[in-house]
Amino acid sequence: MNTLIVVVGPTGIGKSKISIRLAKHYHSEIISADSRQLYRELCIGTAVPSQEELETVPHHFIQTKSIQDYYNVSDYEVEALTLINHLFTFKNPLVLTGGSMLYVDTVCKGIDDIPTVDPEIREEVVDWYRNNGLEALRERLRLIDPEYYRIADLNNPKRLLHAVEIHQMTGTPISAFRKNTVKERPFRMIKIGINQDRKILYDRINSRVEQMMDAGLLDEVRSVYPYRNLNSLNTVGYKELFAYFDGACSLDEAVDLIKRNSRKYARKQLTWYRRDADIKWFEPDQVQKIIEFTDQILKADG
RNA sequence: GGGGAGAUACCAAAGUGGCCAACUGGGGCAGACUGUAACUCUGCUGGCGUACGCCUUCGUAGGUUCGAAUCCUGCUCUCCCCA
Repeated sequence: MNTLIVVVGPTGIGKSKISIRLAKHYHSEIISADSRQLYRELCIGTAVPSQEELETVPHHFIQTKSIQDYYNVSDYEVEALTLINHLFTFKNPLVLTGGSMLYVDTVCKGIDDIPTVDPEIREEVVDWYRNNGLEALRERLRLIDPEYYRIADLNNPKRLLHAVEIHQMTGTPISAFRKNTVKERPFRMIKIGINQDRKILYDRINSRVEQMMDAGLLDEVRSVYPYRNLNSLNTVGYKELFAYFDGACSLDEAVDLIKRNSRKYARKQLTWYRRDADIKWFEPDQVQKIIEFTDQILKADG
């Protein structure tokens, strides 16, 4: 039976190392589910695996796009599934790992088919929102899509904007596209969660930020500073240093902020994964146990 | 040594007699999440309790008052200016 081993956990916990161990053990390959390691211009700040690590095991979806490319979860779903199904023709199991919760989930459960919004439409709607405000945006949504209005997070402009954009572009309310069903996948999944004591995790995150700085993060961020408004650069590790380049804060303050925002991100990831009952949790140093666990399941089908 | 300012919850910072368990921001904790998701948004944050509520807080010890974080006095500490 084709099996996808899914490794999740908070940033800085050591998913990459464990995934590489697993992939080596099974002579397999790694599919990355990371919305920022996707960009070739970003490396240090997104903690892309080292050149050496990348050479040990084939990796996919690492630094294959440009920060200037438009890319979204749905694109990823299509590309990742195509690749996974292809790889399964000669390798099994495969390892999926990454910190982007929605990316992982989209491989595991799928995402509804909703059209991609044209940039012009997006700009038009965003402008309208800037001029009219949140209250007006809500009202506009209520009129065009009362069904979505009922369940929407009315304080969240981004979500409301998207719903309005979809209607503006297609003439169809977003609720008509939302099926919210879990797609069947032609392979089995084993979900492995990595976590450890919060205090230790925070220490690891903090020191990893220091290491990134030592590795030249400042120069990396400087090199993409001209593109700072791109969404792909609305990213922890970059936005804080942009603020430093702007003169809005000191370098020390920016680095502290990176640490703090990384910790917040880790917490958010844990919140997301906590509700997934299919995940079997381990500590970062339990690679042996993880392998025993996956071996046991894989051998069960003989 | 003289003069001035101040001590508020984890931090910063409002409050200057009752509407104060105490604004707000940060941090922390918890949660939501269907299209650029490392995004965006929400709740809680003195203790106990599901809750009406009860108990203990605003440097410290007293005092005034029906009532004090807020007024008065002593003490401790911090900061600034002049010597």
